Amino acid sequence: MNNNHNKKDKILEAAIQVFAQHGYERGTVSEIANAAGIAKGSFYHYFSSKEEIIYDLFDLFFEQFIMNWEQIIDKNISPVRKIKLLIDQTFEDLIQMQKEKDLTKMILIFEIMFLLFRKSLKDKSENNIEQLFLRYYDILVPLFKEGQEKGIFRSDIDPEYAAYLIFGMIDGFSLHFIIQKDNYDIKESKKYLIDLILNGLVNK
Amino acid sequence: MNNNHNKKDKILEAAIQVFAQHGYERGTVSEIANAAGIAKGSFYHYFSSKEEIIYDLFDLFFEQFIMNWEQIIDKNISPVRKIKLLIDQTFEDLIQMQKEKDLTKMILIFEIMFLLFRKSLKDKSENNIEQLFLRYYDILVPLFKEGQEKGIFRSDIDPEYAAYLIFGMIDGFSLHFIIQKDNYDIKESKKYLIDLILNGLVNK
Amino acid sequence: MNNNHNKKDKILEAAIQVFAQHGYERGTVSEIANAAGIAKGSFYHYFSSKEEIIYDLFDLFFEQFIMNWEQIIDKNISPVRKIKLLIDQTFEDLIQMQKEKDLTKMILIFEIMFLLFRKSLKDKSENNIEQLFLRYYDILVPLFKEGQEKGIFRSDIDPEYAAYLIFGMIDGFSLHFIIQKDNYDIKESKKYLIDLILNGLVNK
Amino acid sequence: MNNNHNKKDKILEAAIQVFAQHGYERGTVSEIANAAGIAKGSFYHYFSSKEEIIYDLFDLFFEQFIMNWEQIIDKNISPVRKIKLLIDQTFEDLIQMQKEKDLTKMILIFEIMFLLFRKSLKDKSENNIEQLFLRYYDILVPLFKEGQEKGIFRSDIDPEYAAYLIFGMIDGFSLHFIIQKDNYDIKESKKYLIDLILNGLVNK
DNA sequence: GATGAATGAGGCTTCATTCAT
DNA sequence: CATGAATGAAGCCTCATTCAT
Repeated sequence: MNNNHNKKDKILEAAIQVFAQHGYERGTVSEIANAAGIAKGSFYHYFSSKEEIIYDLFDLFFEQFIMNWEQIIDKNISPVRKIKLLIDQTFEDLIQMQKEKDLTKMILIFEIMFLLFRKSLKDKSENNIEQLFLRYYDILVPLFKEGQEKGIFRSDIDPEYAAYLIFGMIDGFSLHFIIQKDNYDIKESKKYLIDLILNGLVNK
Repeated sequence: MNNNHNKKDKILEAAIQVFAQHGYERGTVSEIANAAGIAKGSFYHYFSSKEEIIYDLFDLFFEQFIMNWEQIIDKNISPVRKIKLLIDQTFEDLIQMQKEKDLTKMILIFEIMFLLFRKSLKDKSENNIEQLFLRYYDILVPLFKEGQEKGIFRSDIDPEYAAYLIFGMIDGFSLHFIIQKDNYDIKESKKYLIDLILNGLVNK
Repeated sequence: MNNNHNKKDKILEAAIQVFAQHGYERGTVSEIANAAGIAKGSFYHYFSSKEEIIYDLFDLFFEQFIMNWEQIIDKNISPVRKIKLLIDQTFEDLIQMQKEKDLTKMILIFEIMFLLFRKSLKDKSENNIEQLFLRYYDILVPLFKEGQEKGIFRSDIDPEYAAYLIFGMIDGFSLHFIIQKDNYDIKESKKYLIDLILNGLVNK
Repeated sequence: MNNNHNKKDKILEAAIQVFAQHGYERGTVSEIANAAGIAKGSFYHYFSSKEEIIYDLFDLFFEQFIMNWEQIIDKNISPVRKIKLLIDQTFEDLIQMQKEKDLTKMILIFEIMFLLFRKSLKDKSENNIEQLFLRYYDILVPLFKEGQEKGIFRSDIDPEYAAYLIFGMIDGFSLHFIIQKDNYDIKESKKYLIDLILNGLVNK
């Protein structure tokens, strides 16, 4: 049973390698099985189809990310400090992925996101992305409200929109960070991102 | 030749429809030819391969976007006003795409971006995405410098990083806007994005 | 051993269900094992291969049918009465199968027949079908001869051919009966079949 | 276009050979393509799937058979003579198939019949077999009625049942004839079948 | 005996691309 | 230029069978 779990993880690991390198469509079950050290047919003992694997990958990736955020939010620190930590954590995750492998893995994460999103549009099936985002908003909305109540954050911004924008800007910028990772310094990028989100461009 | 050009455009148009619906890998040359009203074989009179088409699509999409930004930058208005207009324009483009077709087309744009990016990593070939981003920075760096010189923008931010971050946040947020487009109001989203980028979250 | 036997019967029972529904080729060992409540691997403790099972099924089906006929033939009644009873019995068997399950089981019987017949042609191996038919003829030839000797049946028909034809018409008609079972009444069908075989179409 | 038709026929011809030898499930598209002298992929220019081919085969086989019957029925001859000719024709068809190839082809015909029948049961889709049988009844019912009106055939048999039984016995016996073809003489078989259907077993 | 994970051959199908007409 | 039949490599998946536990 434990072994069983290990094997499934091994396949997922292999799938990440393969999909990261070639993309989901171009990555083949054969190659995954090969990378996982199993026979092609054995793949189907653990996943009912090639497609199914992306759902597991989705969970694998994002569950970790969001858990990291959720842990931060429970801490007893100021809202501003929390935002700093959330962004810190985001960069930590990015850097972590960089170490393990190359950029392609990060791209895979976005590819999976689009894959699932397109699928949900087509089948009008459950939209995993939207569900995921909601969990992020559930973190950010209370955080922003708390900041407003304490007079730290501006009160002229709707908390729902604030959460939507903050998460959008952080997550969205991550994408550019990945693409540009060799051209800009990580620490500087992070420092400026925090600063901009908190204080904006304009001179006061 | 004019006819020739028209036909090529027709194929590109068809390719957008097809790829938007099924994604690049799943969209077939047959289907594109069909949608373009030509024979499958004729496709290869205009494009040497299926892959080639994505380069044309890349240009088709982004050339328009960046041209719109470049026009704004030449105007004789204040830097803050320019940033507002740039964001305005971005949302205008998003809305425009929404009208023409559905979200899938926007996703296609991101898909193409990743496709080319992964390709450049693999082949160590020319990175079209990086090239594109540079053009955006060429717009934003002078803009920010101008604002700093006039004392409008904060002087404690490196202009290169400012450009990188501003573009990252705007473009990155667009992605979230697309995914969430039914849940948030366009005008509000735009207003808050401008406000946040200029003034940040913190109460002054 | 008794237990052993029970398990084997259970598997055969399960195989009938599975093959009846999907046909022999499409029915899988997995599904059979599942339906029999055993593990896939256990199947091979009782049958050396998937193919072997059809020999057992063949016996299972036809042994019953022919035994029923053989019992009739030993009775001390007139040849005409015997023919009536044979046809009665045939319909009884058909009805019985109908009750147990649906038509698909009857089709399975024919499928097995063809499977074995084709196999015997290919391998020039023992032709189980021919062997089976011979047993039927062994019943019918003496029966018809007896009728001829008693002056009941026409003497201008070769007994070998008579047996061949009678069995062919009864068994062959069964097939049409199965296919048409919803469109014609069982009792009427049986009554007319007996009548036609005995008296023919022509007005005397 | 003519060429097109030839090619499709060639594939059908090849499919018959292959399916006759191995059965439908065991016969592969590869082998068919091979036998037809085309590439595997080309098969799918003419048939959208392996399954589709059996519908064409069904038509190919039975259309010929029933047309032969329909031609007989239009002749201006006595009902008894017509029945003789119908049975003659049936044997002619059987013999014809025997000549072209071996028995396996005839078995294929029955296999297709069962395939389609099982399919219709499963999907509750159109029952091609039932449709086909109706066409046979449309021939036999009027024929039998005509015989009754002329006082040739017995009037105590319902024409619907007569048609059902006559066709069932003729067609059903064919199956036994195929299986037994080496053990019994064709002419004798045919002669006795006609005689039995017309006059029955009983001595008058 | 019982299990079910593992295997790998092989099947059906797709599709980018070519080429003769 | 236009066509679409032809190709064949390659992909996903199935499944009978084996074997270590």
